[in-house]
Amino acid sequence: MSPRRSGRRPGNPDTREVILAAARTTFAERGFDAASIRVIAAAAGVDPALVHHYFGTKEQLFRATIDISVDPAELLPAVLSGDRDTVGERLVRMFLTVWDSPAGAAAVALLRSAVANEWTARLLREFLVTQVLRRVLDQLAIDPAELPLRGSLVASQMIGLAMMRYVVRLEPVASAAPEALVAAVGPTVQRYLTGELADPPGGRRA
Amino acid sequence: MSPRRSGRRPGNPDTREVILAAARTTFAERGFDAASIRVIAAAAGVDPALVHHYFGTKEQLFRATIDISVDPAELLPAVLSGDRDTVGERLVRMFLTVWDSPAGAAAVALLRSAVANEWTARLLREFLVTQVLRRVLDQLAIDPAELPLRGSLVASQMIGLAMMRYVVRLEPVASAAPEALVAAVGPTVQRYLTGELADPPGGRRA
DNA sequence: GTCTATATTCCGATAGAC
DNA sequence: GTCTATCGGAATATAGAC
Repeated sequence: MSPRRSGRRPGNPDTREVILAAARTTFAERGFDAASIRVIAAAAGVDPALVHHYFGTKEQLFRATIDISVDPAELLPAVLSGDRDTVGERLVRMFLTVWDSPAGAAAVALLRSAVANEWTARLLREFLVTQVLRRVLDQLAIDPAELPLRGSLVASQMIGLAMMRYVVRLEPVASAAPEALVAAVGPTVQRYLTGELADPPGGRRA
Repeated sequence: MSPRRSGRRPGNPDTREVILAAARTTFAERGFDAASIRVIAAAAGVDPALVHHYFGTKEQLFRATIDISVDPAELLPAVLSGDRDTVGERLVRMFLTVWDSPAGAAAVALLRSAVANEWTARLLREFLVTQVLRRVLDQLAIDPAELPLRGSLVASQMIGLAMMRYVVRLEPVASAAPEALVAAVGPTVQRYLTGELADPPGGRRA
């Protein structure tokens, strides 16, 4: 008669999803500080108190928002298995695929927030280091002494690309076809990962 | 900008300078939104009302803060005159010199603010396009059709470097010696400016 | 020139009615 | 489950006393 789930979760799942979606887009557009519970509630068409009812504090709501984020452990193996000389292109391609997808809104939210907010910056730093860079570099048999530098160089190009495409929206990078960016930026990442750091791969000075 | 005006400027120039310096560091540390007039006033050791007295609204104070920023028209000729094959390294070197200097605080303030704030993002966009990228590319005789893409690719790497070094503070880029970054990132910028965008300069595929 | 006092607005969060 | 009402605080900005 009443096909209830065991241990029913609080609240109407529909409303909860609506709030979460509104939070995701609002955080992505304005960052953690500028996005207010009230605006999120208005975007979801519910009362601000209801947001607290479902998610607790604003910080808890933010963590729930970025939690759906993609798991690098799932995606990276496909990037790392394959020709070592084109891993840069595959990494950029995966990066753009994720960020251009709906799930990318969570990443944009995190990036936007990391700038004005120390604890979100730490979140981003730890995500980059422990979830992405370490996995990538471990698989590529890099000289351990060079590993941190190579990792943060890759991060600088990737985050810069994300900044231009999703935050500052500088054209034509903001609207370029993913493959055009893969072709342009892939070799850069490739050099940061496996190339000579002091000289260009062509051996211009040699 | 123009220190000479016809009428006497209002206020004690000393106090004005102190407020401006406090505003610069506070904006650089926290971005436009998170930096409050009150903490700026506290850092300067004056009353919040005095800040308004000298600079008007918070937005006007911010503009005054970043106005002392370096003039690219002065610095870029030295970068552009010289061996065309090493202009990337010289550009990165100048970039780091400026951002590492006290004047760089204004740039950090603008970058931090551009993320959570639409009108500061426009400020940054316009500065990049009209003051830096256009000048650089005009001097290098680039195919006009490729100019916007090359420009925004350079911007993506530079802004990404600035994000890692000054905002997110990811090591070792955050503390690396400038010349190490010049050697590592210079070739990237060089390729974005004058190289083949689809293939690495070594002609890996050719 | 400098500061006190305050008007106004918005924030996150909670208590409790329905 | 949802919303009304509200508390306590911090923000920008202004008016005006000294």
